[in-house]
Amino acid sequence: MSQTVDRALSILPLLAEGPADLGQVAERLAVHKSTALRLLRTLHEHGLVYRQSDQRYRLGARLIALAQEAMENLDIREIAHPHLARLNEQCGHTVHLAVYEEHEVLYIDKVESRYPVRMYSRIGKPVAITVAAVAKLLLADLPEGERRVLADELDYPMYTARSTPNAPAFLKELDKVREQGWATDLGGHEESINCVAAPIRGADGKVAAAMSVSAPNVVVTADELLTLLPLVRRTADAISGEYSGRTPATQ
Amino acid sequence: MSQTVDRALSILPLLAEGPADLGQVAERLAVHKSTALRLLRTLHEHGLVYRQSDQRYRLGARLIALAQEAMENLDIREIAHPHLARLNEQCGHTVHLAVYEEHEVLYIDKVESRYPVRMYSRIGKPVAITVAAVAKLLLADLPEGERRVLADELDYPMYTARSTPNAPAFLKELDKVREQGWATDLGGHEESINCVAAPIRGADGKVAAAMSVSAPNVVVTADELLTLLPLVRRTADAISGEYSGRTPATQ
DNA sequence: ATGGACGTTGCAGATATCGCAACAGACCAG
DNA sequence: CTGGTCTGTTGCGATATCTGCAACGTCCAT
Repeated sequence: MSQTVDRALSILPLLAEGPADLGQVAERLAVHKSTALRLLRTLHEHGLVYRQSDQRYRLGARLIALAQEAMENLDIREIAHPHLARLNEQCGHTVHLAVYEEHEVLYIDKVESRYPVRMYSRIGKPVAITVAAVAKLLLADLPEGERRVLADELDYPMYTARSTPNAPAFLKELDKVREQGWATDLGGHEESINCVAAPIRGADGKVAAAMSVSAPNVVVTADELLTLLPLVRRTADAISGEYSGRTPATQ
Repeated sequence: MSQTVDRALSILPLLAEGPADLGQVAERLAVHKSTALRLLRTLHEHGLVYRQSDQRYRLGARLIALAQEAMENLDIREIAHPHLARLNEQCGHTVHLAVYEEHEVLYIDKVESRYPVRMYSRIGKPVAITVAAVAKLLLADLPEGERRVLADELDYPMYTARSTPNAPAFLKELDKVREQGWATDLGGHEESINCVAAPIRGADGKVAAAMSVSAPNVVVTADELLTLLPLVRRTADAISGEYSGRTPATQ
C-alpha cells in the first residue's frame, strides 16, 4: 500500500467534515505543511478538492460528478428503475433502492412519493444501517462471520424508542428477516415513518440489492402498508429475474 | 505535484467509464501491472474503488457517500433550499440550483415538478454547459479572459436545432445574459423543454449560483413560462440577500 | 497435459518524496 | 511607519518510498 496515496486520500474524509486550511490538514495528517501542500495541489489538479475564496480547501465538483457516473454505471440501478417507477405509480409512496458495499448501505435510487408529505432521504446517502428495512435484508444475507463482526462494530443510535438497541437484538432481527425473506422498519428511524422491503437476488442467489416502500403514519397505517408486501415482493422478484438473466428484460 | 498520487487519481475517471481489470488499468496509466495493483489496493482500502465478483474494479460506495457530504456542506444549498421549495409550491414546475466550479457547471439541488411529466436531470450531474440557462448566467459573470478561454475550449453539441452552435454565438449570448441579468433556454437542450433562470449573488456581487424553473411545452408554452420570470428573480434575490448576509435569514 | 492470460509477491536499484529552513506576503498592533 | 505574527510557498539534500522486473501461482481453454 502506497504511503503517499494513502495520505492524500485521507484528506478527503477530513474535508468532508467541512472546509479546512493548510495548517489544519497538515496537523491532522501529522505531516509537514509542505507535504500537505503538495498533496492538496495534486488533489486540486484532479478537481477533487477546491480552493475557496478564503483560501481554505473543500471537496470539489469533480468528486460529485464522479460519484454521479459511478451510480449511473450500476447496472442493477438501470434494470430496477422502471420497476420502481411502476410500483410508485401503483401505490403512490416513496420507493427506494439500496445496495451494500464494504460496511456501508446506501440508497442508489429513489422515486418520490406522490403525496405531499415526503420523507427525507437522498440518493447516495448512507442508510441508517441498524434500523432501515433495506439494510436488514442486505446484512442478513452476509456470511455468518462477517455479519457478526459487522454487527459488533456498529453503533446503535436510538433514533426512536423502537430503534434496534444493540448487537444481539440486531443479529436476532437479521435471523428473522433472513428466514421470512422480507423486512420492515416500523418507526425505528423516524417515529412516524414505516417501511416494507424485499430483497433482489442475483444469479448466484445472493442478495444484490434491496428495495422498499416508505410512508408516513399520517398517510397509511403500518397495517395498511403491510398489505402492500405482496406487491413489493413481486416487484423485487421481477427485478431479480431480469438482473440474474432469467427473464429476458420484459417490454 | 506528486507523481504517485497523480497516477492513483487518474484511475478514478478511468473507472468512471466502466469497470476495468488490472491489465487495462496498468495499460492506460502506462505503468507496470504491479504498480497499478498497489495503487488500486490503496484506493480500495479507502473505499473509493470496489472489486466486484469478477475481480474487475469499479468506483466504490464511499466515493458516492463522500460526494453526498460534499454537497451537504455547500452552505448556499442549505440557504437556497427552502426558497426553491416555496417557488415549487407556487408554480409547480421543476426548480434547479446550479454552481460553477473549474470549468464545470453542476446541479446541486432540485425540487421535482408536481406535474406528471418530468424532465430528466439529476443532482450532481454536469449541466449541458453551452445551452442551459443556469450555465449561461454562471459563465457570463466570469472575467472576460477566462470566459473567452473557456468558450474556446468547449464543445458545442447540437442537441437540437436551437442549441448554441459555436464559441462566438455563445460569447454573444453570454454578453446579452450579463446585461439583462437573467437567462433562458428555449428548447436548446431538449426540443420540448424551456427554462428561465436568475442569478444568485454573494456579498462581493459576483454570481455564486444560479437557479432555474423548467417545464415542458406540453404543460406551459415558452411565453407562459416567461411570465414567471419576475417570481424567479424575486426568489433569486431573496436567496442572494440571505447568502450575502444582508437579510437576517428570514423565518 | 500444455499453453496462455491474469493476478500476485519479493527484491534491489532508482527516484520521487519528505522535512527542513528560509522566504514572501498579509494582517494587525503599537 | 515599523515590528511582529501568522499564513502559504519554494529550493534542497538525505533517504525512505516507490518502481519495474522476474518468477510464481492459479485458472481456463485447447
